[in-house]
Amino acid sequence: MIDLKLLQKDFETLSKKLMRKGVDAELIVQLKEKFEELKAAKTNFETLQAAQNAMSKEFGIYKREGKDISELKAKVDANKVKITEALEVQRIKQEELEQIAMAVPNMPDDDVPDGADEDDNIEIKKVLTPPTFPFTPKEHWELAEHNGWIDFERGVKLATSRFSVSFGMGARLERALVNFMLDFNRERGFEEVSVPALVNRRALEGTGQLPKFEDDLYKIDSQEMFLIPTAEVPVTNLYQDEILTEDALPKKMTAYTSCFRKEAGAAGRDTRGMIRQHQFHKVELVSISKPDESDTIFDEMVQCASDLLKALELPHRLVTLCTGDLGFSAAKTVDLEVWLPGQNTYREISSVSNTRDFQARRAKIRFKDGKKNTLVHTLNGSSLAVGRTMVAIMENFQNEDGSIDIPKVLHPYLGLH
RNA sequence: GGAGAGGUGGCUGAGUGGUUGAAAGCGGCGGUCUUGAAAACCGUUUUCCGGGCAACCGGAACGGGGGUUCGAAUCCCUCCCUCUCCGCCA
Repeated sequence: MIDLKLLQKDFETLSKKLMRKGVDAELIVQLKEKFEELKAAKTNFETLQAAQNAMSKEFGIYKREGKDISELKAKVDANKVKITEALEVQRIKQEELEQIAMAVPNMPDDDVPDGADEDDNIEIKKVLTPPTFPFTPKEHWELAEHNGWIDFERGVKLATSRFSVSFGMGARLERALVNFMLDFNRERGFEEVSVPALVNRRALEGTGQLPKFEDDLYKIDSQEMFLIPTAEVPVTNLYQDEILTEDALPKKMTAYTSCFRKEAGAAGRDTRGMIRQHQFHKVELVSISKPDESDTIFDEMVQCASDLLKALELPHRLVTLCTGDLGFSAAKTVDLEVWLPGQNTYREISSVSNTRDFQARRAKIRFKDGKKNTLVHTLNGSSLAVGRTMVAIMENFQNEDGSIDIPKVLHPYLGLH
């Protein structure tokens, strides 16, 4: 959630920043008004309540001393009617404010480029040169089926479209990748954690998926539980409602989970192959830091994901997302796009975001900053999406006969020499 | 799934419907003492919101929500969670 106090302190700056992210100017004004209405309602209620508390204390004294209480009781009763009304007004204002505030996205950092969509993203740099082939490189689904690594039809049989099954070397490579990535991240100082794949509503509100994006999530109706769309949700929320000590920061964690997405708005896009699946595996990085450290840690996380791709010998590029492509919770995002020879293009394989205190405010994650409590900064990034890494390996390491070489760093994980 | 017990501050653990935001102990922090440390002693130690430059003032919070009452940690309802026993089970 954005800092509502900024509405009063510096409305101009705040609204300018939010409008860069496409938030309606009118909505921001409305938010400010609601916030002020709530404060007024609160003051009103608290004044009445203070009077009530004072009178109640008197009441106790009267009773002890055996005085006549009928007059006092009449006063107190009258005040109580007002309190009930004031409380109701406050409750409604609170609800209205929350409804708006929880649906307002984070403010982009000042250095995030303006833009409408992914076409306006700005390339930072390319890493490794895309390979050239003396033949026309195939797309991954063809290679996957040719080698018997992935079975798309049987995935559909078991579940529905956009589910797949890995067999043999395909399945083994997947597992090898997960292990390799976790080991790699651990060596970079990220502690491995293993977390639930189902979370409650509160957790998803904390990281920003709810209330706005419920349609994108798989929900277990009987229990009000949701399948996680990314490990970012359970890992970031590990410290929900906590006040961490300063020396416990930064927390740098890595987790492997399955991720589940309805891909509600993606009909017709990437329908073939395993670029866009309802269930996919991902190794995630999550950091919780003091505000002044988050930029450094952000760079570390981007570097970690890029180095991982480099170790896998996968050509890629780093891209700064423009305001229009930035996610709901992110103040800044760098995407890593891997080269896919079959598609002759770069495709997203990792996304690293700094949400600053946006998620921390929602999830109430703070640290003891000397005497006072300060919101932490939270960051997350994929490192990497396993399915898309498989795709990249298949397409970049393919031979003319359709066979696929295995990146050297994975050999130990597969018992190859 | 069945039966029972219970949820109070960083932890352990008291709590009679009325100055109880909450005894006591532990821990933490500050101090006295000490060459230093320990021990002992003294003091201090929850969080959120609103107002104020500040000292401070007001409100809220004893698992969540609701109710009874002038007044609820304390009584009632409901939901959630934890523990013990039984059953089932990777």
